[in-house]
Amino acid sequence: MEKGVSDPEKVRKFLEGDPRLIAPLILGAVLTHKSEAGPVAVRLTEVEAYMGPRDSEHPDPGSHTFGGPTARNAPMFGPPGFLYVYFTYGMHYCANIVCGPGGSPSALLLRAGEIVEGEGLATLRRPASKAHKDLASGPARLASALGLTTADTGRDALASPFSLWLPRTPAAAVASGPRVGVAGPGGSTDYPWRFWIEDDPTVSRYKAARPRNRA
DNA sequence: AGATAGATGTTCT
DNA sequence: GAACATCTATCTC
Repeated sequence: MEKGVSDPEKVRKFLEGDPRLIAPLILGAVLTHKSEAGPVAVRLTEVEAYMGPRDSEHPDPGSHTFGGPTARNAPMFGPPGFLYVYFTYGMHYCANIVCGPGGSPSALLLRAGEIVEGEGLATLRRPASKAHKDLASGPARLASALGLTTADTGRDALASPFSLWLPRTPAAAVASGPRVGVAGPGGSTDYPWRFWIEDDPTVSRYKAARPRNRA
C-alpha cells in the first residue's frame, strides 16, 4: 500500500473544496478506525457527492440537507473532515465525510471500498460476507466493516481513533455517473454525483431502488 | 447465475 | 408514507 498524505491539517484543507472535485481525488484514500477490538482500514473505491442546496445549481433532493438543518444532519453543517453517520432502512448505517467550507453543507458518502487492514475483524462484523471484495462493497457494508454507527456521527475522521490517508498519486482510471432510481421532483439522476475506480471489484453494483411494500 | 419478494425500524416531510 | 440497503429465501432460466 502506497503511503500518502496523512497530516490532518493538510487533509482538512483538501476537504474544504467542492465535493465534486474532491471525489475523484479521494478515491484510493485509506480510512482507518481503531476500535478496542483492533484496527480496520478501508481503501475507498467509490464515493458519492451530496451537495447543499446553496452550493449547487443542480437541485439534490437526495441530500439529507435538502430540507435544511435538522438534529440528524447537524454534522454536515460543521467543518470538513468530520463524520456524518446516519441510520437507514431500520437496520443499516451509512457513513459520510463532511467536506466543503464549514456550513456548506456538503459531504461525500462512502459507498464502497476494499479492506486493507483488519480483515479478520471486518469479517466478524460482516458474517454474511462470503468474499473479500464484498466486505465493504456498499455504503452500509462499508460502515459495518469499519464498525461505524450513529455513535460516531460528528466525530473527527482525521483524529484518533480515526485516520485518513490521501493517496500520493490519484487513481489511474476514475469513472463517474449519475445516481439511479432516485425518486422525487427535479430528480438528481441527470448529474454525475458518483465516482468510482474503474474495474475495481469492490465497487458496489447498482440496482434500481425498489418500492417497498407496507407491512 | 440472476431476478424477485419480504423483512427490518429511524428520521423527516 | 417514503427513504439511493442488505440479507435470506425462493423462484426462473
